[in-house]
Amino acid sequence: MNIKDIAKISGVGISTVSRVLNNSGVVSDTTRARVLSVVKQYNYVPNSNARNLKKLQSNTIALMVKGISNPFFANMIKEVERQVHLRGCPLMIQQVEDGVDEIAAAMQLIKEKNLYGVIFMGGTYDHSEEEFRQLGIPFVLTTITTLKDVDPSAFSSVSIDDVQSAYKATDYLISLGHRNICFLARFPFKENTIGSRRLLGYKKALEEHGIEYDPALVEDCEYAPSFGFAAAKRLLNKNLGVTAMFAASDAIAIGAAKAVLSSGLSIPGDVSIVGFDGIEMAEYYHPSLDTVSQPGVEMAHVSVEILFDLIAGDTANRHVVFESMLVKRGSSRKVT
Amino acid sequence: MNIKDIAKISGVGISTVSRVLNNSGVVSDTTRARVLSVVKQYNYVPNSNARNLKKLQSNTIALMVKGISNPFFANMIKEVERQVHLRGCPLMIQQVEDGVDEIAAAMQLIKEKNLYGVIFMGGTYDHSEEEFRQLGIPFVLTTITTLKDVDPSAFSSVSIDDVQSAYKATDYLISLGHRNICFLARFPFKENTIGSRRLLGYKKALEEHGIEYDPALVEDCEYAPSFGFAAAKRLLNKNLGVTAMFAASDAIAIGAAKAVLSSGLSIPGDVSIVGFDGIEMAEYYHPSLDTVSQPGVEMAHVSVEILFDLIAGDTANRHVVFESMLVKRGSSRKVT
DNA sequence: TTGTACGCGTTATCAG
DNA sequence: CTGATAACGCGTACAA
Repeated sequence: MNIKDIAKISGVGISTVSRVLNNSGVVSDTTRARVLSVVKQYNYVPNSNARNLKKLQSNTIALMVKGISNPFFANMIKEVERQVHLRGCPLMIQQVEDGVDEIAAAMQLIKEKNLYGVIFMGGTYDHSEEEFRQLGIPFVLTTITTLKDVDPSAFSSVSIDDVQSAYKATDYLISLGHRNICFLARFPFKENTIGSRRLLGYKKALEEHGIEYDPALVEDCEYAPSFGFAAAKRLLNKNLGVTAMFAASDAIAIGAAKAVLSSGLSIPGDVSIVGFDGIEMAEYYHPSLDTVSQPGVEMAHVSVEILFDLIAGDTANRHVVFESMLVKRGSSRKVT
Repeated sequence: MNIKDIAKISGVGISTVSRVLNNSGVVSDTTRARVLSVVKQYNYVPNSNARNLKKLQSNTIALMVKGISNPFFANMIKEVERQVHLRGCPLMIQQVEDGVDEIAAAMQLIKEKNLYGVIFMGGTYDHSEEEFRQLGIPFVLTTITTLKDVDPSAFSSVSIDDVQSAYKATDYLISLGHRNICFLARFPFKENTIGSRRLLGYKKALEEHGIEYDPALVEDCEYAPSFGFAAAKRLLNKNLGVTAMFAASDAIAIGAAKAVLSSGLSIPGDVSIVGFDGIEMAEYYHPSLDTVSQPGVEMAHVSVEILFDLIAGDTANRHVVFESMLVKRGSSRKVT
């Protein structure tokens, strides 16, 4: 079934069918109705390959997700999809393996599919301005704040202030009297990662309160409970007198909490814990875990808005920084 | 940049470039090298729209996920992607909203993009044989066992035995002396859902042990902690003397556990809990939650295998039923 | 071994 | 208001 068949059956020309389907040009109401009924009857769907080939431009939006199993992204992905569909565009979700260059992957996809726009969710900070320029189509970075050596006018972003947010959590723990606070994150010592930016905030808080920074208190740890568990175990075994843990994700925090609890220690009695992200599972943990919560759904929503503004020809790149929120649920308490 | 440009620059004909790119036909080594170097140099990527249009068939596989935020699916999605890419095909992940007909959505996609094959992950059981036949391309149902009124030879599936698995969990709780066991699931009373199949197993176990089935012990509940929490709260407030809870997903179990613990009751002291799926978060919950674990990654792997067998012309549909495993971590204990 | 020419299903331009 | 027709970029007979 192609447009030619529909045209023949409807007794009209090909272009008329095309006009009806795309609401372009003018078609008499009777012809339109006739064509539409045939389309309905034969369940005809235009071939998007042919369409995109001709238009040299598809209306497909791609979402490049670095770590699709990250629970924090789950609701964000849903919202992106909702918003993109609301604007009548198909969405392509593309999982990007850890270690794979998301820009290169996007580049490939753009050329292959003539994409309309791209949203990057998660990922790292180390790409050159040139790489972004080569993308050649509108894009938005979600979750990423600043890029080293890249002119802010060259890209749009939606994020929270990672440094400030980590500062907030650490400062809170310090205000409760904690001194030996450990920090768990992915690649904390590697430049241009979310982990390193949060480490910056952690350090800043320590410094402001005159607490010496001790690298032994920082553990590298993937964003999953099992890794948080292992990292926290390692830390506890060092006997550094840790009384508080700050994890760069709730998933890590949950693993760390398990390590603490299964060691016979109590939360927050012996160890206070603060996570990051604000996923549901942390709230329903027992005890409920404190966290620095990011407004994920709104961030997703605004990302799509910006993307479509850019597509509509809005040349000004925008940077929206959301406020994170320290949510206290009782997994931290004053040192006695 | 198109194939013509590459041909001109390389000083060869279009078809030679095509032959090099597709490894079809025979090309002299020197010409091949020259063309490839030009391709590399200009970073040329063939336009997949034109390619698929011409071939009347793309090599794209679609994964229709019903509820992409379901944590149990996270690793499965990753594995599907890995396996599909391993076979040199691009994967399109398509989130299907709750309430949206996944077959209709797939149908649309198939016509639009000339898909190669489809994997359905999650979703319900109520589609007619005719609908499946209309898809017209190879597909595999993952997570779904049987379909009402559909000839098994009309589709392939990869799943566990939901009835048997639920039976196993309930039987375990009964063997520990529990009599008032409640059951939490999505749409337990609606036919053709996973929830209803697991309810069947639950009932079967009760019956075999001569325990009367009480509908008041069954709560409808979405697959997320917040709903599990609310459902468990409702149940506890009924004062039915519940000593054990069986949840149709770990996410529900986590919410239910929180409800129990925050009511001042203990697990497993006062209430035993068994979940379903085997997600990481349940293992790192405190206490670690017992569960009926599904081998998600293997299921994903086999799904892709079957799909490609079908694509390769293997006409026989297959049904692989994996064994679920009752994982005891200490959240259940003998009634005293 | 290589190049030429046609057609895949659409949209857009133009003449009617 | 409508219908022919020329591209879009690629794969593939078929001719050289």
